[in-house]
Amino acid sequence: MQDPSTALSKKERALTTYQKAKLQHTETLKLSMIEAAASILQESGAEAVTIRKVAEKMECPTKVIYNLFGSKEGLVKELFLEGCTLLAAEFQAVPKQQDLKLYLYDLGQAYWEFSQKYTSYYRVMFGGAFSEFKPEEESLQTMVTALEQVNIVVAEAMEQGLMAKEDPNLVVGLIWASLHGVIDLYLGGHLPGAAAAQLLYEKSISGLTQTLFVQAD
Amino acid sequence: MQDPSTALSKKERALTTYQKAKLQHTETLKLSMIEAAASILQESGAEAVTIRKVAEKMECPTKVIYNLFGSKEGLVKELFLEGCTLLAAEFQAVPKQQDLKLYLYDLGQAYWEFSQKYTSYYRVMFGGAFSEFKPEEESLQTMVTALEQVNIVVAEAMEQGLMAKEDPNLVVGLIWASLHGVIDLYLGGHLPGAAAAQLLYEKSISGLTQTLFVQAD
DNA sequence: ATTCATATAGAAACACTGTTTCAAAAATGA
DNA sequence: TCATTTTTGAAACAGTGTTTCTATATGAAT
Repeated sequence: MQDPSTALSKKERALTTYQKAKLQHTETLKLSMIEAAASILQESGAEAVTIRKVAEKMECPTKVIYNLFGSKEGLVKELFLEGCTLLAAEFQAVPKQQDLKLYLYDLGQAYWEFSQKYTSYYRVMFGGAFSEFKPEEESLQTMVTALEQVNIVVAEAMEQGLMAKEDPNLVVGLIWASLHGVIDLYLGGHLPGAAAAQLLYEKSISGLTQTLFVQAD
Repeated sequence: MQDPSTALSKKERALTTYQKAKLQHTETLKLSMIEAAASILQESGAEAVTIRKVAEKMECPTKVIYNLFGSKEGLVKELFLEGCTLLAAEFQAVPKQQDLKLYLYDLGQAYWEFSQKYTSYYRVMFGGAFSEFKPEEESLQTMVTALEQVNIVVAEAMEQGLMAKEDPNLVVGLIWASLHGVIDLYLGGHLPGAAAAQLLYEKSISGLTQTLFVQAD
Protein backbone atom coordinates (compact mmCIF):
# COMPACT_ATOMS: atom_id res chain seq x y z
CA MET A 1 0.00 0.00 0.00
CA GLN A 2 1.27 3.48 -0.84
CA ASP A 3 1.65 6.20 1.69
CA PRO A 4 -1.31 8.54 1.13
CA SER A 5 0.25 11.56 2.82
CA THR A 6 3.34 11.59 0.62
CA ALA A 7 1.34 10.92 -2.49
CA LEU A 8 -0.96 13.77 -1.65
CA SER A 9 1.81 16.23 -0.98
CA LYS A 10 3.47 15.31 -4.25
CA LYS A 11 0.29 15.85 -6.16
CA GLU A 12 -0.44 19.06 -4.37
CA ARG A 13 2.92 20.43 -5.38
CA ALA A 14 2.45 19.32 -8.96
CA LEU A 15 -0.24 20.16 -11.47
CA THR A 16 -3.63 20.24 -9.89
CA THR A 17 -5.31 20.24 -13.30
CA TYR A 18 -3.81 16.90 -14.09
CA GLN A 19 -4.94 15.42 -10.85
CA LYS A 20 -8.41 16.77 -11.43
CA ALA A 21 -8.46 15.27 -14.92
CA LYS A 22 -7.42 11.94 -13.61
CA LEU A 23 -9.84 12.13 -10.75
CA GLN A 24 -12.60 13.01 -13.13
CA HIS A 25 -11.56 10.16 -15.33
CA THR A 26 -11.66 7.60 -12.55
CA GLU A 27 -14.88 9.16 -11.32
CA THR A 28 -16.62 8.63 -14.64
CA LEU A 29 -15.12 5.17 -14.81
CA LYS A 30 -16.63 4.44 -11.43
CA LEU A 31 -19.99 5.69 -12.61
CA SER A 32 -19.78 3.48 -15.68
CA MET A 33 -18.94 0.51 -13.50
CA ILE A 34 -21.84 1.20 -11.16
CA GLU A 35 -24.16 1.56 -14.10
CA ALA A 36 -23.01 -1.78 -15.46
CA ALA A 37 -23.59 -3.42 -12.08
CA ALA A 38 -26.98 -1.74 -11.82
CA SER A 39 -28.10 -2.98 -15.22
CA ILE A 40 -27.12 -6.54 -14.31
CA LEU A 41 -28.94 -6.12 -11.02
CA GLN A 42 -32.17 -5.03 -12.66
CA GLU A 43 -31.99 -7.50 -15.54
CA SER A 44 -30.88 -10.62 -13.72
CA GLY A 45 -31.22 -9.98 -10.01
CA ALA A 46 -28.79 -9.55 -7.15
CA GLU A 47 -27.26 -13.02 -7.35
CA ALA A 48 -26.16 -12.27 -10.91
CA VAL A 49 -24.11 -9.28 -9.79
CA THR A 50 -20.67 -10.83 -9.61
CA ILE A 51 -17.31 -9.18 -10.02
CA ARG A 52 -16.57 -11.23 -13.11
CA LYS A 53 -19.87 -10.40 -14.81
CA VAL A 54 -19.44 -6.70 -14.17
CA ALA A 55 -15.87 -6.88 -15.43
CA GLU A 56 -17.01 -8.79 -18.50
CA LYS A 57 -19.65 -6.19 -19.22
CA MET A 58 -17.05 -3.45 -18.89
CA GLU A 59 -14.47 -5.51 -20.78
CA CYS A 60 -11.88 -4.98 -18.15
CA PRO A 61 -9.97 -7.20 -15.75
CA THR A 62 -11.53 -7.80 -12.36
CA LYS A 63 -8.61 -6.05 -10.75
CA VAL A 64 -9.92 -2.69 -11.92
CA ILE A 65 -13.04 -3.13 -9.83
CA TYR A 66 -10.91 -3.82 -6.79
CA ASN A 67 -8.81 -0.76 -7.53
CA LEU A 68 -11.92 1.39 -7.75
CA PHE A 69 -14.10 -0.03 -4.99
CA GLY A 70 -11.76 -2.05 -2.82
CA SER A 71 -14.04 -5.04 -2.68
CA LYS A 72 -17.38 -6.30 -3.81
CA GLU A 73 -18.90 -4.74 -0.75
CA GLY A 74 -17.64 -1.38 -1.98
CA LEU A 75 -19.50 -1.87 -5.23
CA VAL A 76 -22.61 -3.10 -3.45
CA LYS A 77 -22.51 -0.01 -1.28
CA GLU A 78 -22.74 2.09 -4.43
CA LEU A 79 -25.79 0.11 -5.50
CA PHE A 80 -27.27 0.74 -2.07
CA LEU A 81 -26.70 4.46 -2.46
CA GLU A 82 -28.17 4.44 -5.95
CA GLY A 83 -31.19 2.63 -4.57
CA CYS A 84 -31.55 5.37 -1.98
CA THR A 85 -31.53 7.95 -4.76
CA LEU A 86 -34.21 6.06 -6.66
CA LEU A 87 -36.33 5.77 -3.55
CA ALA A 88 -35.92 9.44 -2.76
CA ALA A 89 -36.99 10.30 -6.30
CA GLU A 90 -40.03 8.07 -5.95
CA PHE A 91 -40.98 9.86 -2.75
CA GLN A 92 -40.49 13.28 -4.27
CA ALA A 93 -42.71 12.34 -7.19
CA VAL A 94 -45.61 12.00 -4.77
CA PRO A 95 -47.66 15.21 -4.97
CA LYS A 96 -47.89 17.08 -1.72
CA GLN A 97 -51.28 17.21 -0.09
CA GLN A 98 -52.79 19.44 2.50
CA ASP A 99 -54.28 16.45 4.24
CA LEU A 100 -51.21 15.02 5.91
CA LYS A 101 -52.96 11.76 6.60
CA LEU A 102 -53.59 11.24 2.90
CA TYR A 103 -50.11 12.44 2.05
CA LEU A 104 -48.59 9.89 4.41
CA TYR A 105 -50.82 7.26 2.87
CA ASP A 106 -49.58 8.14 -0.61
CA LEU A 107 -46.00 8.02 0.58
CA GLY A 108 -46.67 4.58 1.96
CA GLN A 109 -48.06 3.51 -1.39
CA ALA A 110 -45.01 4.94 -3.10
CA TYR A 111 -42.82 2.81 -0.85
CA TRP A 112 -44.74 -0.29 -1.87
CA GLU A 113 -44.50 0.62 -5.52
CA PHE A 114 -40.78 1.16 -5.18
CA SER A 115 -40.37 -2.28 -3.69
CA GLN A 116 -42.30 -3.82 -6.59
CA LYS A 117 -40.76 -1.74 -9.35
CA TYR A 118 -37.20 -2.00 -8.09
CA THR A 119 -37.40 -5.30 -6.28
CA SER A 120 -33.75 -6.13 -6.88
CA TYR A 121 -32.70 -2.81 -5.45
CA TYR A 122 -34.99 -3.31 -2.50
CA ARG A 123 -33.40 -6.70 -1.81
CA VAL A 124 -29.97 -5.17 -1.93
CA MET A 125 -30.94 -2.32 0.34
CA PHE A 126 -33.16 -4.01 2.92
CA GLY A 127 -33.61 -7.61 1.93
CA GLY A 128 -30.14 -8.86 2.75
CA ALA A 129 -29.47 -9.90 -0.86
CA PHE A 130 -25.78 -9.47 -0.12
CA SER A 131 -25.68 -10.78 3.38
CA GLU A 132 -22.13 -9.56 3.85
CA PHE A 133 -23.24 -5.99 3.32
CA LYS A 134 -24.07 -3.88 6.33
CA PRO A 135 -24.64 -0.17 5.78
CA GLU A 136 -22.17 2.02 7.61
CA GLU A 137 -22.63 5.59 8.78
CA GLU A 138 -22.66 7.22 5.36
CA SER A 139 -25.14 4.75 3.90
CA LEU A 140 -27.41 5.07 6.89
CA GLN A 141 -27.34 8.83 6.53
CA THR A 142 -28.27 8.58 2.87
CA MET A 143 -31.13 6.33 3.83
CA VAL A 144 -32.37 8.84 6.35
CA THR A 145 -32.25 11.47 3.63
CA ALA A 146 -34.35 9.28 1.35
CA LEU A 147 -36.93 8.94 4.09
CA GLU A 148 -36.92 12.68 4.62
CA GLN A 149 -40.35 13.18 3.08
CA VAL A 150 -41.82 10.89 5.69
CA ASN A 151 -39.92 12.70 8.38
CA ILE A 152 -41.28 16.01 7.19
CA VAL A 153 -44.87 14.80 7.21
CA VAL A 154 -44.50 13.40 10.70
CA ALA A 155 -42.88 16.58 11.96
CA GLU A 156 -45.55 18.74 10.38
CA ALA A 157 -48.32 16.58 11.74
CA MET A 158 -46.88 16.98 15.21
CA GLU A 159 -46.52 20.68 14.68
CA GLN A 160 -50.16 20.97 13.71
CA GLY A 161 -51.24 18.91 16.67
CA LEU A 162 -52.49 16.11 14.45
CA MET A 163 -50.05 13.70 15.97
CA ALA A 164 -48.92 13.18 19.53
CA LYS A 165 -45.54 14.83 20.04
CA GLU A 166 -42.86 12.21 20.31
CA ASP A 167 -39.46 11.52 18.89
CA PRO A 168 -40.15 11.87 15.15
CA ASN A 169 -37.46 9.32 14.36
CA LEU A 170 -39.27 6.80 16.47
CA VAL A 171 -42.53 7.40 14.64
CA VAL A 172 -40.82 7.19 11.26
CA GLY A 173 -39.18 3.98 12.40
CA LEU A 174 -42.56 2.63 13.44
CA ILE A 175 -43.99 3.30 10.00
CA TRP A 176 -40.94 2.09 8.17
CA ALA A 177 -40.61 -1.16 10.12
CA SER A 178 -44.26 -1.97 9.73
CA LEU A 179 -44.34 -1.48 5.98
CA HIS A 180 -40.96 -3.10 5.46
CA GLY A 181 -42.16 -6.09 7.43
CA VAL A 182 -44.98 -6.75 4.99
CA ILE A 183 -42.76 -6.27 1.96
CA ASP A 184 -39.99 -8.44 3.37
CA LEU A 185 -42.32 -11.28 4.31
CA TYR A 186 -43.87 -11.06 0.87
CA LEU A 187 -40.55 -11.05 -0.98
CA GLY A 188 -39.38 -13.89 1.25
CA GLY A 189 -42.32 -15.99 0.17
CA HIS A 190 -43.91 -16.09 3.61
CA LEU A 191 -47.23 -14.69 2.51
CA PRO A 192 -49.75 -16.73 0.52
CA GLY A 193 -49.71 -14.42 -2.49
CA ALA A 194 -49.52 -10.97 -3.99
CA ALA A 195 -53.16 -10.18 -3.27
CA ALA A 196 -52.78 -11.13 0.40
CA ALA A 197 -49.61 -9.06 0.62
CA GLN A 198 -51.28 -6.00 -0.86
CA LEU A 199 -54.27 -6.36 1.41
CA LEU A 200 -51.96 -6.68 4.39
CA TYR A 201 -50.01 -3.65 3.28
CA GLU A 202 -53.18 -1.65 2.91
CA LYS A 203 -54.28 -2.67 6.39
CA SER A 204 -50.87 -1.76 7.77
CA ILE A 205 -51.02 1.76 6.46
CA SER A 206 -54.58 2.19 7.66
CA GLY A 207 -53.67 0.90 11.10
CA LEU A 208 -50.67 3.16 11.31
CA THR A 209 -52.46 6.34 10.38
CA GLN A 210 -55.30 5.42 12.68
CA THR A 211 -52.91 4.90 15.57
CA LEU A 212 -50.65 7.83 14.93
CA PHE A 213 -53.12 10.57 14.11
CA VAL A 214 -55.01 11.69 17.14
CA GLN A 215 -58.17 12.55 15.28
CA ALA A 216 -60.11 9.79 13.53
CA ASP A 217 -62.21 10.62 10.47
CA MET B 1 -7.02 -46.01 -0.93
CA GLN B 2 -5.39 -49.21 -2.16
CA ASP B 3 -3.21 -49.29 0.91
CA PRO B 4 -4.44 -52.28 2.98
CA SER B 5 -2.84 -51.02 6.18
CA THR B 6 -4.89 -47.82 5.97
CA ALA B 7 -8.09 -49.76 5.54
CA LEU B 8 -7.24 -52.02 8.44
CA SER B 9 -6.37 -49.19 10.76
CA LYS B 10 -9.63 -47.55 9.82
CA LYS B 11 -11.54 -50.59 10.95
CA GLU B 12 -9.59 -50.67 14.16
CA ARG B 13 -10.35 -47.07 14.95
CA ALA B 14 -13.44 -46.15 16.91
CA LEU B 15 -16.53 -45.54 14.85
CA THR B 16 -17.09 -41.99 13.71
CA THR B 17 -20.36 -40.17 14.27
CA TYR B 18 -21.21 -40.78 10.66
CA GLN B 19 -20.46 -44.51 10.83
CA LYS B 20 -22.41 -44.97 14.03
CA ALA B 21 -25.43 -43.19 12.62
CA LYS B 22 -25.16 -45.09 9.39
CA LEU B 23 -25.36 -48.39 11.24
CA GLN B 24 -28.76 -47.42 12.54
CA HIS B 25 -31.35 -46.05 10.20
CA THR B 26 -31.25 -43.54 7.41
CA GLU B 27 -33.64 -41.43 9.44
CA THR B 28 -31.28 -41.15 12.39
CA LEU B 29 -28.47 -40.40 10.00
CA LYS B 30 -30.49 -37.51 8.65
CA LEU B 31 -31.12 -36.29 12.18
CA SER B 32 -27.42 -36.48 12.99
CA MET B 33 -26.65 -34.50 9.88
CA ILE B 34 -29.22 -31.84 10.70
CA GLU B 35 -27.87 -31.60 14.21
CA ALA B 36 -24.36 -31.11 12.86
CA ALA B 37 -25.59 -28.38 10.54
CA ALA B 38 -27.55 -26.79 13.37
CA SER B 39 -24.53 -26.70 15.67
CA ILE B 40 -22.45 -25.02 12.98
CA LEU B 41 -25.29 -22.58 12.41
CA GLN B 42 -25.49 -21.57 16.04
CA GLU B 43 -21.75 -21.50 16.63
CA SER B 44 -20.58 -19.77 13.48
CA GLY B 45 -23.61 -18.35 11.73
CA ALA B 46 -25.45 -19.14 8.54
CA GLU B 47 -22.60 -18.35 6.17
CA ALA B 48 -20.51 -21.04 7.88
CA VAL B 49 -23.06 -23.72 7.06
CA THR B 50 -21.47 -25.23 3.97
CA ILE B 51 -21.80 -28.74 2.62
CA ARG B 52 -18.11 -29.37 3.17
CA LYS B 53 -18.12 -28.19 6.77
CA VAL B 54 -21.10 -30.34 7.62
CA ALA B 55 -19.50 -33.30 5.88
CA GLU B 56 -16.26 -32.64 7.73
CA LYS B 57 -18.06 -32.53 11.05
CA MET B 58 -19.77 -35.82 10.23
CA GLU B 59 -16.55 -37.26 8.82
CA CYS B 60 -18.26 -38.35 5.66
CA PRO B 61 -18.01 -37.48 1.98
CA THR B 62 -20.15 -34.64 0.71
CA LYS B 63 -21.98 -37.06 -1.53
CA VAL B 64 -23.81 -38.49 1.48
CA ILE B 65 -25.49 -35.14 2.12
CA TYR B 66 -26.68 -35.04 -1.46
CA ASN B 67 -28.00 -38.57 -1.16
CA LEU B 68 -29.93 -37.64 1.97
CA PHE B 69 -31.18 -34.13 1.18
CA GLY B 70 -30.81 -33.78 -2.56
CA SER B 71 -29.17 -30.39 -2.34
CA LYS B 72 -28.08 -27.75 0.11
CA GLU B 73 -31.54 -26.28 -0.05
CA GLY B 74 -32.90 -29.58 1.23
CA LEU B 75 -30.66 -29.32 4.26
CA VAL B 76 -31.51 -25.66 4.79
CA LYS B 77 -35.18 -26.57 4.70
CA GLU B 78 -34.59 -28.90 7.64
CA LEU B 79 -32.95 -26.04 9.52
CA PHE B 80 -35.97 -23.91 8.73
CA LEU B 81 -38.28 -26.57 10.13
CA GLU B 82 -36.13 -26.97 13.23
CA GLY B 83 -36.29 -23.21 13.69
CA CYS B 84 -40.07 -23.42 13.52
CA THR B 85 -40.01 -26.03 16.25
CA LEU B 86 -37.81 -23.85 18.43
CA LEU B 87 -40.06 -20.87 17.90
CA ALA B 88 -43.16 -22.89 18.67
CA ALA B 89 -41.52 -24.09 21.89
CA GLU B 90 -40.68 -20.52 22.82
CA PHE B 91 -44.28 -19.49 22.30
CA GLN B 92 -45.60 -22.41 24.30
CA ALA B 93 -43.30 -21.52 27.17
CA VAL B 94 -45.16 -18.23 27.56
CA PRO B 95 -47.64 -18.65 30.44
CA LYS B 96 -51.24 -18.17 29.44
CA GLN B 97 -52.97 -15.15 30.83
CA GLN B 98 -56.58 -14.21 31.24
CA ASP B 99 -55.86 -10.74 29.95
CA LEU B 100 -55.52 -11.43 26.25
CA LYS B 101 -53.92 -8.07 25.67
CA LEU B 102 -51.14 -8.87 28.11
CA TYR B 103 -50.86 -12.39 26.73
CA LEU B 104 -50.41 -11.05 23.21
CA TYR B 105 -47.83 -8.64 24.55
CA ASP B 106 -45.90 -11.48 26.16
CA LEU B 107 -46.05 -13.48 22.95
CA GLY B 108 -44.64 -10.50 21.14
CA GLN B 109 -41.83 -10.30 23.66
CA ALA B 110 -41.18 -14.01 23.20
CA TYR B 111 -40.85 -13.43 19.47
CA TRP B 112 -38.27 -10.75 20.08
CA GLU B 113 -36.39 -12.95 22.49
CA PHE B 114 -36.40 -15.77 19.98
CA SER B 115 -34.88 -13.51 17.37
CA GLN B 116 -32.15 -12.48 19.77
CA LYS B 117 -31.49 -15.91 21.25
CA TYR B 118 -31.58 -17.76 17.96
CA THR B 119 -30.49 -15.01 15.63
CA SER B 120 -28.90 -17.41 13.17
CA TYR B 121 -32.07 -19.44 12.99
CA TYR B 122 -34.09 -16.28 12.56
CA ARG B 123 -31.90 -15.22 9.65
CA VAL B 124 -32.34 -18.58 8.01
CA MET B 125 -36.08 -18.54 8.51
CA PHE B 126 -37.00 -14.93 7.78
CA GLY B 127 -33.82 -13.01 7.17
CA GLY B 128 -32.92 -14.43 3.80
CA ALA B 129 -29.61 -15.84 5.06
CA PHE B 130 -29.79 -18.42 2.29
CA SER B 131 -31.25 -16.28 -0.43
CA GLU B 132 -31.87 -19.29 -2.64
CA PHE B 133 -34.21 -20.74 -0.06
CA LYS B 134 -37.92 -20.09 -0.42
CA PRO B 135 -40.28 -22.00 1.86
CA GLU B 136 -42.67 -24.25 -0.03
CA GLU B 137 -46.08 -25.41 1.09
CA GLU B 138 -44.92 -27.73 3.84
CA SER B 139 -42.57 -25.17 5.37
CA LEU B 140 -45.23 -22.48 5.25
CA GLN B 141 -47.66 -24.80 7.00
CA THR B 142 -45.11 -25.53 9.73
CA MET B 143 -44.63 -21.81 10.15
CA VAL B 144 -48.35 -21.28 10.54
CA THR B 145 -48.35 -23.97 13.19
CA ALA B 146 -45.58 -22.19 15.07
CA LEU B 147 -47.64 -19.01 15.05
CA GLU B 148 -50.67 -20.88 16.30
CA GLN B 149 -50.51 -19.36 19.77
CA VAL B 150 -50.89 -15.93 18.25
CA ASN B 151 -53.72 -17.17 16.09
CA ILE B 152 -55.49 -18.54 19.14
CA VAL B 153 -55.22 -15.30 21.05
CA VAL B 154 -56.55 -13.31 18.15
CA ALA B 155 -59.43 -15.73 17.61
CA GLU B 156 -60.31 -15.68 21.29
CA ALA B 157 -60.15 -11.93 21.44
CA MET B 158 -62.56 -11.72 18.55
CA GLU B 159 -64.80 -14.28 20.19
CA GLN B 160 -64.90 -12.23 23.36
CA GLY B 161 -65.62 -9.07 21.44
CA LEU B 162 -62.32 -7.53 22.46
CA MET B 163 -61.25 -7.28 18.86
CA ALA B 164 -63.11 -6.31 15.72
CA LYS B 165 -64.10 -9.42 13.83
CA GLU B 166 -61.99 -9.77 10.75
CA ASP B 167 -60.00 -12.41 8.98
CA PRO B 168 -57.80 -13.70 11.83
CA ASN B 169 -55.00 -14.51 9.41
CA LEU B 170 -54.94 -10.92 8.33
CA VAL B 171 -54.65 -9.70 11.90
CA VAL B 172 -51.92 -12.22 12.67
CA GLY B 173 -50.14 -11.11 9.52
CA LEU B 174 -50.44 -7.52 10.65
CA ILE B 175 -48.79 -8.31 13.96
CA TRP B 176 -46.19 -10.59 12.47
CA ALA B 177 -45.16 -8.18 9.72
CA SER B 178 -44.91 -5.27 12.10
CA LEU B 179 -42.70 -7.07 14.61
CA HIS B 180 -40.65 -8.80 11.95
CA GLY B 181 -40.06 -5.45 10.33
CA VAL B 182 -38.39 -4.07 13.43
CA ILE B 183 -36.30 -7.19 13.94
CA ASP B 184 -35.26 -7.37 10.31
CA LEU B 185 -34.27 -3.72 10.13
CA TYR B 186 -32.32 -4.17 13.34
CA LEU B 187 -30.52 -7.31 12.20
CA GLY B 188 -29.82 -5.64 8.87
CA GLY B 189 -28.07 -2.80 10.65
CA HIS B 190 -30.59 -0.16 9.64
CA LEU B 191 -31.39 0.97 13.15
CA PRO B 192 -28.97 3.07 15.20
CA GLY B 193 -28.57 0.49 17.95
CA ALA B 194 -29.96 -2.22 20.15
CA ALA B 195 -31.60 0.24 22.53
CA ALA B 196 -33.37 2.03 19.68
CA ALA B 197 -34.49 -1.29 18.26
CA GLN B 198 -35.93 -2.44 21.56
CA LEU B 199 -37.71 0.84 22.07
CA LEU B 200 -39.13 0.63 18.59
CA TYR B 201 -40.21 -2.94 19.18
CA GLU B 202 -41.91 -1.95 22.40
CA LYS B 203 -43.72 0.87 20.64
CA SER B 204 -44.76 -1.48 17.87
CA ILE B 205 -46.42 -3.91 20.22
CA SER B 206 -48.10 -1.11 22.11
CA GLY B 207 -49.39 0.42 18.91
CA LEU B 208 -50.66 -2.91 17.68
CA THR B 209 -52.57 -3.80 20.79
CA GLN B 210 -53.94 -0.29 20.95
CA THR B 211 -55.15 -0.48 17.38
CA LEU B 212 -56.44 -4.02 17.44
CA PHE B 213 -58.23 -4.13 20.77
CA VAL B 214 -61.41 -2.13 20.71
CA GLN B 215 -61.25 -1.13 24.36
CA ALA B 216 -58.41 1.03 25.61
CA ASP B 217 -57.30 0.74 29.24
C1' DA C 1 14.71 14.24 -22.64
C1' DT C 2 16.08 10.73 -19.82
C1' DT C 3 15.76 8.45 -16.05
C1' DC C 4 13.43 6.59 -11.94
C1' DA C 5 9.44 5.19 -9.43
C1' DT C 6 5.08 3.97 -9.24
C1' DA C 7 0.89 2.27 -10.65
C1' DT C 8 -1.68 -0.19 -13.61
C1' DA C 9 -2.97 -4.30 -17.04
C1' DG C 10 -4.27 -8.71 -17.75
C1' DA C 11 -3.84 -13.21 -17.03
C1' DA C 12 -3.36 -16.69 -13.84
C1' DA C 13 -3.64 -18.62 -9.37
C1' DC C 14 -5.69 -19.24 -4.57
C1' DA C 15 -9.15 -20.56 -1.51
C1' DC C 16 -13.50 -21.10 -1.25
C1' DT C 17 -18.52 -22.47 -2.68
C1' DG C 18 -22.41 -26.11 -4.50
C1' DT C 19 -22.59 -30.05 -7.30
C1' DT C 20 -21.36 -34.07 -10.30
C1' DT C 21 -18.50 -37.56 -12.09
C1' DC C 22 -16.30 -42.04 -11.88
C1' DA C 23 -13.41 -45.94 -10.85
C1' DA C 24 -13.15 -48.98 -7.10
C1' DA C 25 -15.23 -51.25 -3.33
C1' DA C 26 -18.92 -53.11 -0.83
C1' DA C 27 -23.28 -54.82 -0.21
C1' DT C 28 -27.07 -57.34 -2.06
C1' DG C 29 -29.81 -60.75 -4.51
C1' DA C 30 -30.05 -65.11 -7.40
C1' DT D 1 -20.57 -68.32 -5.96
C1' DC D 2 -21.62 -65.12 -9.39
C1' DA D 3 -23.90 -61.06 -11.16
C1' DT D 4 -25.97 -56.83 -10.16
C1' DT D 5 -26.87 -53.10 -7.98
C1' DT D 6 -25.47 -49.46 -4.50
C1' DT D 7 -22.30 -46.87 -2.00
C1' DT D 8 -17.94 -44.96 -1.34
C1' DG D 9 -14.56 -41.32 -1.42
C1' DA D 10 -11.61 -38.76 -3.89
C1' DA D 11 -11.31 -35.87 -7.59
C1' DA D 12 -13.05 -32.84 -10.95
C1' DC D 13 -16.22 -29.04 -12.69
C1' DA D 14 -18.05 -24.59 -12.79
C1' DG D 15 -18.78 -20.99 -10.17
C1' DT D 16 -17.57 -17.28 -6.49
C1' DG D 17 -14.47 -13.20 -4.13
C1' DT D 18 -9.82 -11.95 -3.92
C1' DT D 19 -4.74 -11.79 -4.53
C1' DT D 20 -0.43 -12.59 -6.86
C1' DC D 21 2.63 -11.66 -10.47
C1' DT D 22 5.34 -9.80 -14.24
C1' DA D 23 5.35 -6.84 -18.16
C1' DT D 24 4.15 -2.53 -19.40
C1' DA D 25 2.92 1.99 -19.50
C1' DT D 26 2.52 6.25 -17.23
C1' DG D 27 3.45 9.51 -13.97
C1' DA D 28 7.22 12.79 -11.55
C1' DA D 29 12.31 14.50 -10.97
C1' DT D 30 16.70 15.55 -12.51
